[in-house]
Amino acid sequence: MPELPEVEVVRRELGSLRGATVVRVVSNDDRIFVRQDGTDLGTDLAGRVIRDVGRRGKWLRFTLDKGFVFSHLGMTGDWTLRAPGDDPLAFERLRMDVRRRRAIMSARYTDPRRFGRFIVASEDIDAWRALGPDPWLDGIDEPRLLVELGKRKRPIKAVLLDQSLLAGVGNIIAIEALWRARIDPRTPAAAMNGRDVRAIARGLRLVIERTIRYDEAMIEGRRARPPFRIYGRAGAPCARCGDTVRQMVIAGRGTVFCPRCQGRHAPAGG
DNA sequence: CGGCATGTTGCGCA
DNA sequence: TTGCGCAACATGCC
Repeated sequence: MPELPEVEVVRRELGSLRGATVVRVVSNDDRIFVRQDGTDLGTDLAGRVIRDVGRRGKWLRFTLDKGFVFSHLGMTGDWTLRAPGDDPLAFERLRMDVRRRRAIMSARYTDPRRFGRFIVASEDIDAWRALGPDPWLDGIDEPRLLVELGKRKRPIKAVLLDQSLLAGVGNIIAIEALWRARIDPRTPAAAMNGRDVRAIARGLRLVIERTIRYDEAMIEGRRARPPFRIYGRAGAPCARCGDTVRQMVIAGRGTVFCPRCQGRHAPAGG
């Protein structure tokens, strides 16, 4: 389930790989592992030391003693730590076995839909370099966001999904943040004013923070309040005003919103 | 069976 | 040239 919060939680789990040495990486799936410039899982990764596991937006980056590995989870990707001898998980597409002192671990990449990618590279890849600021790591520069939104005529919902604007915002986060900000998702981005940008930034921060907290609570078996207030509730009453939540397609993605309380800047007749 | 899904990219068109 | 909408990717689930 990967938007910024889920990828961040995965990154924290994989943090236990820091300092470990790669023993072997095996994949039976040439769609997940993209060969670039003749890279090879065996010769390029065996023996490498994992210095760090980082993230920007929805991308994970393993920093090795020599080179990098980039992992994108697509729509249904996930990493799970197991023991090397454990059976393959359902939909397991790739495994990376590592050793740290006496401890051995096996990181399993699962991905039913196989939209994810595992890329070995000697330097940062273009997709990583093209990412805009990460709202969780870098914070949100509201004056900059206001300027950038002013350049774009597309619906605000579509613009928020642009990874070069804010890295890591996905469909659910955009929906939830706009509901919090009480802004109609169809509104042209350029119509946003300083107050709108402040509300959007606050909504994004809140949704991201709560979703990370929720996902971690689930992993640890703790109870937590679900972070989503409107996503998945089309046809049901809005949690804030009680009006019926609507669903429509914006920028090719299903978009839910409340036509009554997300009325700011709503298009005429919409 | 039809429709929908937390993402990205490439193509055709204006 | 640029921006935009949309199909495609591959598979599961309701």
